[in-house]
Amino acid sequence: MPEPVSKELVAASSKPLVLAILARGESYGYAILQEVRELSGGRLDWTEGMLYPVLHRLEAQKLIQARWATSEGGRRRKYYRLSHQGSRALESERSDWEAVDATLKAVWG
Amino acid sequence: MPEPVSKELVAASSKPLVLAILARGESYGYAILQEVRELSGGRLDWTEGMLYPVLHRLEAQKLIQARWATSEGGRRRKYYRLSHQGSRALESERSDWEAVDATLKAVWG
DNA sequence: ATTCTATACCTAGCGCCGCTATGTGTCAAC
DNA sequence: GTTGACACATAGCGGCGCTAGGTATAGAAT
Repeated sequence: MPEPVSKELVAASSKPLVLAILARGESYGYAILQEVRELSGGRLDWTEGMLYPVLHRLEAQKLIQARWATSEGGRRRKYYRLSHQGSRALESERSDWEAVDATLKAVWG
Repeated sequence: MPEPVSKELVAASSKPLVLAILARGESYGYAILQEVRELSGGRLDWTEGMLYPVLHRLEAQKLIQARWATSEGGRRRKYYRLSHQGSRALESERSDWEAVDATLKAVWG
């Protein structure tokens, strides 16, 4: 069942999904990949090559902030958390998504 | 209120929306632009420079078929209709959209 | 007559962004 | 000591919306 979702949909959902996940609390790249896979029931299976640039971009836009930390296991991880701007951006993204979703559902009947 | 929706969302929704509109019956470019604007309550305001390439692409993918006709007013219009493949593609797009929508709503709580 | 508006189609060039492929390094298990 | 999971990163490619422009007709307004 893991039929991949179209590239455009991945592009459209990556920003709101990452922001929404970080709104639930700090996380890091590798964990976000797993969270997305679990939350979607395997329907969304992002690649690392797609996610890391997204995180860097969101950081450059000041929507998220990063800090390096080392886990008990001794692994280096880059933890991200939502900024104030990020919270506002999340609401905006959500509003946009719902507008498009409502339109699609209106046509689907 | 016509705050524009992000470029990525436009990209993600253009294919399913056009297919869904044509599933309701034949239409043409200029009319589709208006239908999208009305169906979205003005939230979606596509440009011609975005829609026509979409139509050409969908036609190249054999998801829609075109025919030229002249209206009573004497205007040349290119009418598009959904192909069998287009119907299938629409269902696939819809399934994808709903998978992402469900994921987003799961995170939004 | 002429100008304006709405209608109706089209495309070139730009920039953004996911994807593929690849690279680096650590830790735990076998 | 090799494999697999973990964890981060980037270069090059292709796809696609956007901007900005172009062409053309019909009807209304001036």
